Amino acid sequence: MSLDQLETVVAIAEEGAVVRAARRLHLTQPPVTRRLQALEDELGVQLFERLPNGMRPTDAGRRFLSHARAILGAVERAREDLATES
Amino acid sequence: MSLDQLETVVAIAEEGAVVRAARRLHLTQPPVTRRLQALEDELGVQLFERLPNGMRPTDAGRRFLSHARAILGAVERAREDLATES
DNA sequence: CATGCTTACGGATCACGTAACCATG
DNA sequence: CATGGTTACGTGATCCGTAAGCATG
Repeated sequence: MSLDQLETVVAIAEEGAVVRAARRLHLTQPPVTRRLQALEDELGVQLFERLPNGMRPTDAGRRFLSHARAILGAVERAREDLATES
Repeated sequence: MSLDQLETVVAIAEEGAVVRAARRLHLTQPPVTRRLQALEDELGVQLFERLPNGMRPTDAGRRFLSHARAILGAVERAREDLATES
């Protein structure tokens, strides 16, 4: 698991599609697809349903998204903490 | 910032030295030194004092360690959540 | 045939380990 | 000279983008 993968699943969820997540992340589609695949492989769980028009989180996906957002928020707080009181 | 870097600083803090952190992480010393350097560079903050006999967290380092442990704990919970109720 | 996800592949970057170097007690 | 951190350097792994493939409306 990597922080990039977490940002990726959050972007896919919020944009509803890999193409648009890719734009947000300043990437092309393939790396976005691959980041998601690698994460799903590692966790052994499918996080998104592949629909004809985009991506929809599974139940496990929704649970994981909540964790992902918490982790990314904690990372942001860590950065701000050090930036502030240096 | 990467999760590997966070595990690295926690290991250095708990072991008190890069050599022993390396053993815990199943690495040699140089990558451990480099992970720490890269993180300190990115954050623009020194996290450890280099003592003759090992490493000692700075004030910023101690603050950061608390964040690092929180993040790694959240990662662990995310994993367990998906592993449990699959 | 337009949209969107995925696979193949080549090339650049990253990150490791070995080896050598430096500092301190 | 033993212990511990760092730097140099070569190599294997990782990760991107381009291109091509595949499925659905």
